[in-house]
Amino acid sequence: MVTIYDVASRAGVSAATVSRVLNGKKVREPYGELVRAAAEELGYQPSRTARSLRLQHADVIALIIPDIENPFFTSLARGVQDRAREDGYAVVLCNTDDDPVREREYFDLAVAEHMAGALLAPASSTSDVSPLLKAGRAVVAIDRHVDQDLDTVIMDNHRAALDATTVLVERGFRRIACITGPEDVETASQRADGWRAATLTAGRDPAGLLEHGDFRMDSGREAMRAQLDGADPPDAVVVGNSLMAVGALQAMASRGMTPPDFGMAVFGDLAFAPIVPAGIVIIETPARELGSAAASLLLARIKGAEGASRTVVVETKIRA
Amino acid sequence: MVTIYDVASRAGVSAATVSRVLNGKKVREPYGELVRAAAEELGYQPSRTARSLRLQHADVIALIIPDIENPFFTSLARGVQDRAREDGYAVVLCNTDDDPVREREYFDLAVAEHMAGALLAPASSTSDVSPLLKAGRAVVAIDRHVDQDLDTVIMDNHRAALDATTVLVERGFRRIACITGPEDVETASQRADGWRAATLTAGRDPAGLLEHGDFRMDSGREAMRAQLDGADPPDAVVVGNSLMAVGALQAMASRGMTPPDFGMAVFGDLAFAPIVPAGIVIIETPARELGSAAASLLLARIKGAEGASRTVVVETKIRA
DNA sequence: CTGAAAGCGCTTACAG
DNA sequence: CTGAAAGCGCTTACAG
Repeated sequence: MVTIYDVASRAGVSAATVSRVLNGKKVREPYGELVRAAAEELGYQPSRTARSLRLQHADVIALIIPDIENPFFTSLARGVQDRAREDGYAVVLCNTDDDPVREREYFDLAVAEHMAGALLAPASSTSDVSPLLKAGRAVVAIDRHVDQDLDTVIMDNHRAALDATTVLVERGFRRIACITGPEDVETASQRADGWRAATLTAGRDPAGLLEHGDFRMDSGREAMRAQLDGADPPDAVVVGNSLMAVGALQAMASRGMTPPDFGMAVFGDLAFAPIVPAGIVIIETPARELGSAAASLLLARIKGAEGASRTVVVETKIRA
Repeated sequence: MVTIYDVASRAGVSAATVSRVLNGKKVREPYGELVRAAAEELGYQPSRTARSLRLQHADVIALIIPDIENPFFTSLARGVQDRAREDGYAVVLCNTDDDPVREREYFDLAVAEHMAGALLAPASSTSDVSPLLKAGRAVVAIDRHVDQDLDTVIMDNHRAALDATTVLVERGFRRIACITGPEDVETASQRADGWRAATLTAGRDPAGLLEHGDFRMDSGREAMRAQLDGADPPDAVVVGNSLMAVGALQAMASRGMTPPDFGMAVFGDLAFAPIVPAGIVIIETPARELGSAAASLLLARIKGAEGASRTVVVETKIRA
């Protein structure tokens, strides 16, 4: 491995001068030129490890997410990575499978690796990030709040669900059901609340039209089936994410129903669907923006931004 | 930050002894107990940065892929991560967007961070991994070969395409087209070759039935359109990945065709499709297995495995 | 077996 | 402005 001393002796200067040149501090010519030439010729790569140890701070951030195979989180990761790269930070992807134990292991890893900070899409609102906070690392919550005072980046789930439901009302649907996520998940209940508000505003009764799934495909199918087989079935549905929407469409299809005759609004797109029935209202979940906004907040904190925790709300768009 | 010296003084021993205990070397009791208790009480997390600098070796591997938003690569990443975690290695995800410049930057990063090795799904067969090799880092190629002597993990694209095509022949389809990836991509041409071999074995003429796309949705649609609008259109098609298959299905649908009447075989599943027409032959691409096999090879090399480069071929399965 | 000490490759306060 | 030296937190060859 070529070290800073190799460059120094080749350029005929001290290691301190090499360090200064390579970190953009002013030096007298021709030292700058000599150092740059020597570094180039030797193919010098400064050791980020040594640098991190010295500075007690690595240009690395952790992105801790529940499920790397969920397209929402991969887009989010994409947004984080692009933003981090701009500032020269590397991103370590940590997959928790919604397991609090694994989440905790990654907190410890982030500390042990001297990572500058962590972005957390929490497995649960009770996730305890104090190991990170105690070690002085910046933390930003994404998509959901945690029970601690943290910078947070979310979308306006209530508003989006309300608007999408209103579009269905305006299209003349009479009984609009809602399939959302687990009761104890913030984003799920916000979406249900938005749907309920729009329903009440339209003078309809939401009773019996709300289903809780688990954001996976099968639960969407089950929930839709339950609604369709009920005594007074709906003529439209608002679905809390795209995987459950896929399941719901399957349940509809097995009963010969399909949009646009049956109304539908969905959080997230159906990008990988070969055949998307027309007339589905898409609530675009801005996963990439969520990621890049969170990364921006985190990087600002890392660079020393002070002040109370902020919550950034990223815009959703309705494509109808 | 609590250091090894804090633990040492609390336990009344030297830092060397703490290090030995925590690294599983034998020490006389009650030192072991004292050290473990002190570490526990202080919530000691050894600095992986200091350790890496000292050992010239970090328990971190880079996973360098062209596109994190492609489900094939996310499944692969999942496989890598699970396998790496077993051995206590962290995975840094590096997204190249098929850009050789970014790929090269990540090679340098891997060296600068003292990473133990890299897993590379190469942007091109001309990717030059010598910066890694020169620095003594282990490298394994995934999905495609590179023009260097490297451990490689691939699937048997030729065999899989041949078998899938044969299933279509047995189902009575007469003119079976093939939509594969770019001509200069190894996996794409292997798939085309398998299709061609099966076609010839069945006594059919493959002329005019091969299309090259770019593994994205639009190119699948275009290619299918071109075939369907030709003078002598096919009655079946083998498609080189799932995104192009989605496009192909769209083109078929716009002409009122759909499986199972129109024959179809696809590399990769259609997991996110709400409505998958019946009778599609699925060639299961074992992305997770590819990832875990590659990680295993890499970890073995990191631990010092010697010998000539190996190529591991992961099994594909046909679901018909 | 245990401890004192050196050294991994950087950065920066300090002296000149 | 530049250089010598200390120190970040570990591990391990060496001496005892």
